Amino acid sequence: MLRLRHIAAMPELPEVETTVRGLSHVLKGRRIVRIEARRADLRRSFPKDLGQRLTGAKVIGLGRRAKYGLIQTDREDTMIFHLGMSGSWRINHSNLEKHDHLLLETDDGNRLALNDPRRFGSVDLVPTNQLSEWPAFKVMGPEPLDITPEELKRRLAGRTAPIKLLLLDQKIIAGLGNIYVCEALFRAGVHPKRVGGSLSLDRLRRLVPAIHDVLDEAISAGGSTLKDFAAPDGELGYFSKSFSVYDREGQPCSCGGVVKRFVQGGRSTFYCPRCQR
DNA sequence: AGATATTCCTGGAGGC
DNA sequence: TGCCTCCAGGAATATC
Repeated sequence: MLRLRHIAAMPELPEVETTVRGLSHVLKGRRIVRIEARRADLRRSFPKDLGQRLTGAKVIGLGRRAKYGLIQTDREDTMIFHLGMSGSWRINHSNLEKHDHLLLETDDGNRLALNDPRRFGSVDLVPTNQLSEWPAFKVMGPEPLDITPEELKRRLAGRTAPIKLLLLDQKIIAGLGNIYVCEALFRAGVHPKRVGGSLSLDRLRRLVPAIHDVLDEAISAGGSTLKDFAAPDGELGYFSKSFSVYDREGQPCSCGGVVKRFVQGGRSTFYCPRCQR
């Protein structure tokens, strides 16, 4: 069955990285003069005292851990945001939109809105010196851009689940989502159903660079959209990127074969049966 | 402990 | 055209 769908780029690691770089231009070194939560929660409640803990604080640095963005202040706290599957930061919006849930204003007059129609995102405040103890971070595996084939081999050892699902497990490797797992497996020629613990070091020496490459290329594509970061109604983190297999069911692979789709762990896997073994 | 299923949420697409 | 159902996704939680 051929399915034609509108492709909306999901905020995965490259989109979060692009967002953080864009936010850095308007937030770093600036003081937050106003913050307004326009509802009480996204996936979970906003911190109750968000306003009093952030109003007047100066942003001293921005960062990323896996798919979480980090906004570090000169006070005790770092704000941690997750974009879920539909979140974005809008800059200097001319009008408030229905799903602008959190508003920030800086001392130099830039206005930011966290927009998230499906509300799968989150916002938390955590003391900076306790970030590594924050529950999600505490159990997280290494960054995909840092991991070595040897370390991935250790982390997959003994695991019988398919490699596709293990690469989505943030405890093993933290920051990959469905799109880039499909793309990396394709690029490395690895079949998504392969038992994770059975992958040889040689195969992981192809897979890890493939992971690095698909992420680096997407980050570069995103970076090229950041030229005018403070333009009115700028929306950070979304850019067009073409994929080799993701969302291409029934379409030709570059090898001449046809891209297939099946469901693993309740979500779509796209792959080329000729290229991936 | 590991594997698997379910839940959250909205908007867009397709069926009738 | 309009109503209905399905589907996309990450992470927390539940169940075996």
